[in-house]
Amino acid sequence: MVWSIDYHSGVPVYLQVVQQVQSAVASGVLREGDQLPSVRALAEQLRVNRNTIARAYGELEHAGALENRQGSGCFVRASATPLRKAVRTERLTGAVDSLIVQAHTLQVSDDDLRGLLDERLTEFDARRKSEE
Amino acid sequence: MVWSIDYHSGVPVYLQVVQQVQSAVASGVLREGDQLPSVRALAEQLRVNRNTIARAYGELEHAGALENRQGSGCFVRASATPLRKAVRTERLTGAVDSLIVQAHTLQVSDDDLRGLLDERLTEFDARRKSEE
DNA sequence: TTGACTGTCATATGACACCATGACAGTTTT
DNA sequence: AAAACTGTCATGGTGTCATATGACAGTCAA
Repeated sequence: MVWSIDYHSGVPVYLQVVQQVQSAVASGVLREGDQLPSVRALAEQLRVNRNTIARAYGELEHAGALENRQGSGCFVRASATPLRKAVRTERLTGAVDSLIVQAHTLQVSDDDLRGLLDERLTEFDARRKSEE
Repeated sequence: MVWSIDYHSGVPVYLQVVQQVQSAVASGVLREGDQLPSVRALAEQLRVNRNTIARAYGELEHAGALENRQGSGCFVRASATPLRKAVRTERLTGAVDSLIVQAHTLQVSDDDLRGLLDERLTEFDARRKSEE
């Protein structure tokens, strides 16, 4: 798995780690049972403090994506959202609306936005397949 | 225009104001030449400090969405992005990818995501039309 | 011109998020 | 048992966000 942190993006480092793990799970790079780099190892690799990584892993455990075992390591859990579909869709709606606003701000047309989503979905799908 | 600030969302107030202005412009509630509430008036209405609103308006002016004239007020500018289409699309791509990851994390299927985007785009379009 | 409105800037202060240092606790291997 | 690994917690520094306040500068109407 490839990690990359942008220290000047304004996005907290621990959040970038969280998002990259989620992204890796979404694209099939990480699968159920996989072990993540140890807190110290990843911290050293990214030149970041151990606690920053520990916090990221902690958030992911809280969200149900990871299982952290003291002494053993951190492992990807089987994803099983306890939320009803209506709730999940509602949460996505906010993100979709933000995207639409951003598209309009950048003066990208609705059709181009639809096309871009299709394109990226296909890209993700291809990556998932190639990981099998 | 309706304003609503969530003080417990963790999102900085000034950013919420920025996003709501962008959203209002995107949905046609605000149009070129429209005057926004004065810094002091909006600050009082939202029970927020003047500087917080001033910062939001300042960011929006820096982004090219507003023109702030000392003594007169703050006005919506004609949107004209100086960026090439390729650059704009590239910026959107990051947001689209985040959305895809979030959809996967929430276990929403690709088709449902496409449908949701269509639904929200239609909703925005209807709102734009009704503002004319 | 005067007064009331606009936006802007500088400063100080408090709360909180982020991140780093060091110590601690559990597990696995030797 | 000892060593080397794992994750975790308490503490303190630093920066951002928001507040409060005061002062200044430009615009417009009475």
